[in-house]
Amino acid sequence: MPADAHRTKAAPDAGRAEPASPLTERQEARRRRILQACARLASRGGFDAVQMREVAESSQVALGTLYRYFPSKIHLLVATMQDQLEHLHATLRKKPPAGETAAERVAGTLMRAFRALQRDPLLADAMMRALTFADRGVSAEVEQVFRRTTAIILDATDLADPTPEQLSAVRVIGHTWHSTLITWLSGRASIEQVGEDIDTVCRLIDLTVPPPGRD
Amino acid sequence: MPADAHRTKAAPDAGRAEPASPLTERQEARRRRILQACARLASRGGFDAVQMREVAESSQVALGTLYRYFPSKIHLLVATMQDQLEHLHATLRKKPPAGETAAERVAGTLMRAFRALQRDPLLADAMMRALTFADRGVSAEVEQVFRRTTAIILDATDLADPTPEQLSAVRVIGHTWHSTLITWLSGRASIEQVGEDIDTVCRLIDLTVPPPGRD
DNA sequence: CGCCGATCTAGAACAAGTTGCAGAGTTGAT
DNA sequence: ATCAACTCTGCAACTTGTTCTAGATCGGCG
Repeated sequence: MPADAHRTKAAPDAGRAEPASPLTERQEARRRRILQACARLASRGGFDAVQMREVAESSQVALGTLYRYFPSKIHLLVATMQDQLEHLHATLRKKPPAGETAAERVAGTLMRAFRALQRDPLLADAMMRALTFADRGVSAEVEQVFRRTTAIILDATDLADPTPEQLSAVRVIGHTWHSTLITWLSGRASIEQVGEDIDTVCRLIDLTVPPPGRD
Repeated sequence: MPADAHRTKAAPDAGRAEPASPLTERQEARRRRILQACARLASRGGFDAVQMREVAESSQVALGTLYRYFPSKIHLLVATMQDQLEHLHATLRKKPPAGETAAERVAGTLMRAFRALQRDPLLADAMMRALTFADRGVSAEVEQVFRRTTAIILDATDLADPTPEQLSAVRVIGHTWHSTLITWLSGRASIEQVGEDIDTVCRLIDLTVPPPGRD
């Protein structure tokens, strides 16, 4: 029932996305076509180019069906982001970043993600704008994206059992990551400044993780 | 010429707002009425309740005139934010925050601002959403808001001549401030979490400002 | 097979941001 | 006072996100 596909509400397995309700093969295919069309359109013209009628036509689905799968343009773009983030996370898991300190690894990870986004700035723009524009009605989906981001950062720290302070630091890094990215996408900050700010905020992690065996 | 009132482009005095082009008294009054109506509507129903037709009617101005003063809803809301920020900044200048370290003072300042926003969450929501949703066409205006935010934080640090690292830390604090605020406004973080993250990020400032007389 | 409920399609309809336009009002210079 | 230029008004039109409706399809079940 795609009507519920986006309501990953009471599902206890909020990490994975699929097995909430059994989509048929055709439905799964539709969903993929839609996400793909969305990404393609965003890639071209950014947020404004993702027009629901276009997405529908482009993925060979009726407008009403599109809305059944994704109840708003924001939902659609947030889902697209979730999708992309999963790819990124999988890639990063295979090649974890090197670095002595946690700060270096986190900064390295984020800079790698940043370079990936630079290759498709308009898509990045569309997704980030949707993410920050989302209101309470999209909270659940946005929350998933944030959780994924947090997980990516936490993976890079290589911490087994983070303290509350460390979690707060990770959240702050996530905030900075999103906000600085927006600033860059809006043309108000240079690539260098983004790198600088990421480095700066990543020091927070080392504040809370004094390397036990440092000379 | 209100047609240019928002193009604070080549104006070298980007700090102050008024003297870009001489508005007549009636025009100044119109502008104020519009901003006031915008704030009032936002206060009630948030972003969605700020409808351009409503704003126009409510401020006794034709729709076309509204658009002449503020070329889009986003411009209007960002200008409203600028307006509110100026008030806040003036208030803070009169009663600067106490605190031994720069981190304490900055955190105190931001928490005070946060409490002010809590009194009008829907207005805050409308302004913040506009701010992060703004695209390149609003860059100049958004930039001013960021400058003002930065200035407020810098004031709290009490630094006379900040280094580049300190500026980066201030930017990161600003990023965290905006992003955590959005997260709270969307109902995805508690008030406590906001406070915690602000405290966390403010430590960055002390990292770059080692108090000269520490034991 | 024939039926039922859910899903999908095509398309109209509605809402709000934005634009365009003709005419009335204001302003400033002569 | 008069004229020209600019501004403001009222209103209609256009765009795009969203909703609604009537009918076509599909999938499972007796």
